[in-house]
Amino acid sequence: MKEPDAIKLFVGQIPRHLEEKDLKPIFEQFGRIFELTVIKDKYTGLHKGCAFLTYCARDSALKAQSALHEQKTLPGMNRPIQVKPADSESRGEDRKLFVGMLGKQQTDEDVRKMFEPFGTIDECTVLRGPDGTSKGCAFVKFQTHAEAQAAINTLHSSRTLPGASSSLVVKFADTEKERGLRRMQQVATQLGMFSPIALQFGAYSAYTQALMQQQAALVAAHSAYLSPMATMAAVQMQHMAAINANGLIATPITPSSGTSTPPAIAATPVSAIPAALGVNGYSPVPTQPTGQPAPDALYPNGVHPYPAQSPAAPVDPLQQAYAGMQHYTAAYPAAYSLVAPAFPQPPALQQQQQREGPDGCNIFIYHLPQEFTDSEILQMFVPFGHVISAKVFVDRATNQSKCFGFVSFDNPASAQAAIQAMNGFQIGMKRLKVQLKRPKDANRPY
DNA sequence: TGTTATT
Repeated sequence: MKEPDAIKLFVGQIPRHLEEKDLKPIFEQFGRIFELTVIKDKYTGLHKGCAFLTYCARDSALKAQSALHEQKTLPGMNRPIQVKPADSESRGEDRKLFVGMLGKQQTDEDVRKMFEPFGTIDECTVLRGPDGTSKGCAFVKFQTHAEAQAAINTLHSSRTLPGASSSLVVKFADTEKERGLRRMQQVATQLGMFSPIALQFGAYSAYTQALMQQQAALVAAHSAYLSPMATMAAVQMQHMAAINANGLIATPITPSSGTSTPPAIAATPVSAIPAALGVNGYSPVPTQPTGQPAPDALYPNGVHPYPAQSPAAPVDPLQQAYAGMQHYTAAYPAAYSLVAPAFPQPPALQQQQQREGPDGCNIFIYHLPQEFTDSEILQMFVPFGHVISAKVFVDRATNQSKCFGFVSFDNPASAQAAIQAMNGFQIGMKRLKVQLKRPKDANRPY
């Protein structure tokens, strides 16, 4: 009946006594009319002096627009008739592009040059933060949808700009509706929940907010009782026990002697352990970063007799790791049964934006097992203090961990404790490198 | 060594 690319027109400056039947003859000369509706007040039903008009053919609309818009004045009106695409039709959304993965230094002009070959540009703006720094993305509005589409076809993914982490993104900009959804999803993410609940309530209301907060609280409370130490216990256990073929930690620790003997470990399903630790290649025998066997090699089960806290200068990192963990293993032996009681730290956020803490509170962790995710490093470091943020870097293309990450605490002492305890901590063939995060402007120390 | 951003 009507062409898929038909245009809905807004017609303005119509005398209020003219109804559809009166208007039809005026517009029919440009083509067959699909729909013509005089706009009336929603409540009073009063004629508002304008109408929506859709022709069956797109071409008819274009003809009517060029012949009538601002060209004639209907009897009794003192301004010329308006005939143009309705706001609802386009408002520019279907010809406006979102451009991502720009370099931070690209200006409006740079972007404009890149898009000019595809058509006439109505506007072109690089998005900038309050301080004027580029957000690495821009909006480009063409005069037509076709021009915009052509730019997408040619430019999207076509190149990687200097300073960008991935190839150029060129797509139609979000509509207003999509922006609303996006906002809601962001709120939901911050509250650590999945989006469907938020989406069920189309409107963003106080009620929705309250509900989401309540849900978030439930999730947090639940997680506090849900074996938060499984991963950490597993990390420790790989220092202490071999994993046998049937998938159970079958080797109980026999206290050799001394003060730093961990509690015995009950048989524990390997499924509770991160995949990294359930495979071969994770030696329970620590080695020095130099590659020399550590003194611990004398104690193949990983338990060594000397005191956990030694004032002597060169201390085996593993021993320090033990020392760092001792405080909670002692307090929470039940961690080994993977049914830990409520955790002493404030409940960690389930999800968060990557966030830096204050100076001296952010640590960088390298040589993470490939399989470690945010939640594994969170659990690894939560014994040392309140973790604001725990983030493993993931390659966006492959979704693979880059084997490094960040943990932010809310105070420098926790960060120092974590570094002391975990730097050099051996997992499998690798030892963690744990340092304060390098400030942005610092030169590479190595 | 905090990554993809939506006027």
